[in-house]
Amino acid sequence: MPQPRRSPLTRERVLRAAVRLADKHGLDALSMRRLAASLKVEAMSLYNHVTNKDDVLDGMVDQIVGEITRPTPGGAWKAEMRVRATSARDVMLAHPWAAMLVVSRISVGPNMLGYIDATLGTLREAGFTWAETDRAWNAIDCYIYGYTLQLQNFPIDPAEYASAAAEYLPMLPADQYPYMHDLSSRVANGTHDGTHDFSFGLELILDALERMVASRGGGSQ
Amino acid sequence: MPQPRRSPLTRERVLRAAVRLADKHGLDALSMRRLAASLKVEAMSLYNHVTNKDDVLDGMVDQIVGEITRPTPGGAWKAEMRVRATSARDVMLAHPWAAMLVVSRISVGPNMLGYIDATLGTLREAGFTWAETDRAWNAIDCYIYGYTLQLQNFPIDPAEYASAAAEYLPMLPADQYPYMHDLSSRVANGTHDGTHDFSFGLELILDALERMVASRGGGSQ
DNA sequence: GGTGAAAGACATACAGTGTAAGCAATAGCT
DNA sequence: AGCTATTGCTTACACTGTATGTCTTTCACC
Repeated sequence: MPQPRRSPLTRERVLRAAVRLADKHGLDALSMRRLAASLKVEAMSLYNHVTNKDDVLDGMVDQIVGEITRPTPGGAWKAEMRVRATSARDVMLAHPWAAMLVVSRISVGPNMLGYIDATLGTLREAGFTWAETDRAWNAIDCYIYGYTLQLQNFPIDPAEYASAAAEYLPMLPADQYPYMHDLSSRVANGTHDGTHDFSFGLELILDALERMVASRGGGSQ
Repeated sequence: MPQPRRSPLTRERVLRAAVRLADKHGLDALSMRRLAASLKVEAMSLYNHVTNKDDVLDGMVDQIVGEITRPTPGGAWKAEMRVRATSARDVMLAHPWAAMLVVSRISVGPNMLGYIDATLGTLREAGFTWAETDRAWNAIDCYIYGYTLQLQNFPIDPAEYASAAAEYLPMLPADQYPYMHDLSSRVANGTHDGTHDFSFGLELILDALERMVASRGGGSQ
């Protein structure tokens, strides 16, 4: 009598379930017991496939890093960087728990390593020295993670910036916080939309980097 | 008989103790019970002075934000921004738990509001439009937080980069991760120090912003 | 087909978490 | 002096990650 065997528990299945659970109910809701329950299993059974909860978190990070489109070394570096940065942001916005995990632990999964290698390679092949490549990579990543975290943790939906600004305006007296008061007024009355678009800072950095290689390329050497 | 009255519990004292405890033993060690114990009091007594643990965390953030030196509107904006960015980084490195908290919650304490107001004002008075001011502020902050978080969570001390790179090199085969392999080799043999200095990315952004105002200042208007 | 071994799922238990509810003692004010 | 509000303490609950030990199922080999 072939009872309906449910597919066996594997590390892959556990990690996918963890990502799904965190996507749906938030990282706080991801406990070993709940994760096990979502797989119709007891909590301790998970420990046959992952070493502990940190291992789960690491695996989750590497899994979603796999969703980021990698740049291709040798290509047009600026466009490549734009694509990979935007993709990284999109992926982390799609998995709101991800950015926090990425910055709060170091991940050395295969996806992460490949992602970093492609990024370094793209910059290096574009003519940056190794020191510049290392720092440029870091600067761009800092911006990506910083931007994503700030956007995600801002509790107001962009569609409600105007009404929220109007609501909070009384808490920002003009004599005490003149500039915030001014800015909030403009957001409230629609003069300024208050959005922080990703490309502003990204292009700032990319343009500055471009000038860096260009100045050397046009120089004596 | 005047028994040695210990100073009364106040919100201020609780928050200061929380900061001290987190500084010394890490944010994970900050439980309500331990926090209470450090004040020679029981856990539930704290709830007469703070509403819950989140309130404690918010208070801690605002307290250390008070340590950041604010820029002064009307001053030389680039230098002012450099000082405030560097100061913010220093403060957050001195309180390793702070960056994570700052980005994972929105804080509306008086110190935070004043800090933001000063930053916005400095940019605005420098000739940036409100839209530019808002986005420039955001871009710089993204970099500050991103940089601090990445630096803090990197598990290797800069003094040990070379030896660590040598150790991990076998895990980065040249055929699979050519660029990481190359970079790690250079760090291992001392050709490249592997440090990500804060000013690199910061000056990238500040220079780009400067070009933004300069181009308008030198234009028709 | 029978047998030994390994793997995986489970049950129990422990120390720790945030905090709700109720009680006791103190302090300040009239 | 007596009332009231504040503050601290005790107990309790639901929940966390995971160490430990046991039981069942599966698989390789003769």
